[in-house]
Amino acid sequence: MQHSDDAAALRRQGHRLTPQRLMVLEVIKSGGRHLTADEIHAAVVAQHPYVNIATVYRTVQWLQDVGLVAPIIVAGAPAHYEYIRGAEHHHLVCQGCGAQHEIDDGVLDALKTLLRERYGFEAQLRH
Amino acid sequence: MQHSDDAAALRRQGHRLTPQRLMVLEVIKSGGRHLTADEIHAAVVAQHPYVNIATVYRTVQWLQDVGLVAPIIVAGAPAHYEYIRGAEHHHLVCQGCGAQHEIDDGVLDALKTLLRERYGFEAQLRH
DNA sequence: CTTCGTGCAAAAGCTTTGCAATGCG
DNA sequence: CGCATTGCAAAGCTTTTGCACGAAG
Repeated sequence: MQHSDDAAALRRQGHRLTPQRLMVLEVIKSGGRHLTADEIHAAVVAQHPYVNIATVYRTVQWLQDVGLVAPIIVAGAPAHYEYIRGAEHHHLVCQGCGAQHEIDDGVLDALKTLLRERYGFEAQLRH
Repeated sequence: MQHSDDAAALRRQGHRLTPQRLMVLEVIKSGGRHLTADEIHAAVVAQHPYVNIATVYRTVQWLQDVGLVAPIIVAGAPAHYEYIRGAEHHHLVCQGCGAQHEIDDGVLDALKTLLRERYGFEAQLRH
């Protein structure tokens, strides 16, 4: 079970594991899509009597710091968060309906190489 | 003078040209860098006694609608706006200091082609 | 036991909106 | 003159922060 793996790894690294942290992580992992802080909050509250929205924000920040979650920033929308399953990937976002489609990162390799050679930039393409 | 060209084209298209609109456009065009709504507001106020920040927001929205200006959205920062001089282009943003570097869009052509062939998406890469 | 995380409430920051007054075409 | 645009002020929405309490290791 991947959940416990993450938890075990975090504990080994000296992080404190609270029920709130575990629930937020669980919701992001099993959400099946990218959730906003508010959606994560709603999902967690549905199971657990109360978890504060501020805690959700602090927790997703922490999850980013430990490398388990990545934020997705698009114009005109609140931040969305996604669990990083090993490989990073990017999305195509339909400007009409907002639908998203994941793409294979191999597609971007050529671009990264070109940017490195031409501009000396090591591209950190994140979305 | 490109300024009057834009103005003439807009008038021809039936848009109303107010001093506020012209000043906002002028500031964005001559800014030499990408400005936030607040910076645009400050620059306009410096010349003209008073222009409201709400008007700046409404005007940059309008400039986007008429295709003269593009917004630049990056995580953790307010929106920046830039004048579109014919060709679109993209930027490399240093994650350390925030410095930006424009790149030739030809670099992205290969990517666009690949996305179109593989996923049937017509990429609208904007930043 | 000590330190870090949480809940609560308030504030901050950016952007949008309602409404009456103004001014462009 | 008629209608779009503006100024003003207030609200909206997401996100952050201070502080005292509570829980993890």
